[in-house]
Amino acid sequence: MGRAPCCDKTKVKRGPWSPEEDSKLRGYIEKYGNGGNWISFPLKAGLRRCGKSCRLRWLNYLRPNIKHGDFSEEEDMIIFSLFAAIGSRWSIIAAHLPGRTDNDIKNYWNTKLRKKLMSSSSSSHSSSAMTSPFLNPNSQDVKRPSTTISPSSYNPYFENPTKALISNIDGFEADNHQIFPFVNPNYPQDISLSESSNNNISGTSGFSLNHNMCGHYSNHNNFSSDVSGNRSEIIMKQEEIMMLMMIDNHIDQRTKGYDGDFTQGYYSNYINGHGDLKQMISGTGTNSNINMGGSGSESASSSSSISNLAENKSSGSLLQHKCLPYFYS
DNA sequence: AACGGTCTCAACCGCGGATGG
DNA sequence: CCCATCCGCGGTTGAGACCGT
Repeated sequence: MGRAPCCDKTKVKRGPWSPEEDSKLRGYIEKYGNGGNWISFPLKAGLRRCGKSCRLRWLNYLRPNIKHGDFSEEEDMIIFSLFAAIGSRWSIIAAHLPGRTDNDIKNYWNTKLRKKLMSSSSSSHSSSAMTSPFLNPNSQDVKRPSTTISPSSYNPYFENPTKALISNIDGFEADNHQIFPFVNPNYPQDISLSESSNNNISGTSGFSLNHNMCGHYSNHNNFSSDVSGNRSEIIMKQEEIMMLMMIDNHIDQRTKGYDGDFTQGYYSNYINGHGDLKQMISGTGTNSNINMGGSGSESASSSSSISNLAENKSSGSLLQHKCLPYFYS
């Protein structure tokens, strides 16, 4: 048995709102508010509409200070970086873009930004069609943690908006100091703004990777060896990093517990010349160095496909800490 | 001008979580 | 605790706009 409908669909009007209905809705709310109850609102306001429809119309269209029209490049960048950090939590993203609604941002992402990112990422690889797991319709079962995250607790953008620019994606200009807020919001304690040079991997152009805040990364042999010397081989394009962060975030959702080894494995493969994101996603090719979590004797090499990794929810070694490295240039 | 394909975005749907009795 | 109700969210839909032929 399904859930009871919120109203009798046969007795309410549906579809686009007329100017008269808008005026009624706006007028009533400006005078009385919604009375704390949207379900009974239509009756009081004299509207033949479902309460949920009234709420949606108000929040997404009629509410004061709603911004309509094109998104600015700065807004694009904010959306990019927040999506990379927290995924499709549109309401949280919207909270950081004054005047924009979650619905607006969701539509904008689905129709414009996603394509922008895809074209940017695929152009950086020899493979023509880049596939990302977070675009997979089968990923609808992903459930988000319900915790409310204070934006300033995980995203340095809010301390200095100019730091959050994402460069080199479809012509975005790089600032001298950019901070990529690609961090796992569930683990703000892993974040540090330290610029300690000991554990930085410096690219000769573009960015450096600070993983100092994440012991898991710095303890890994492959990774450490690069930290101590062979730096030139780990340079990755920023859009590739961004894609990785998104994948990392996606797997984290799927497994509800994942310690960041996928990204690390990808780095290892990248260093070894096997780093092809498309292969990592499909599980083909030579990239076999994916550790399913844990450390020492608990480690077990496994299939490298993202889907396998994502579905491996039974691994006892999943999850000590989840963390994403911090990127800045 | 007519047509068909694609894109956009307002609106809908159903679910999970919060809340209160 | 349990249950009913409501809210808010994210995914999806479909009408109309737009565009290319």
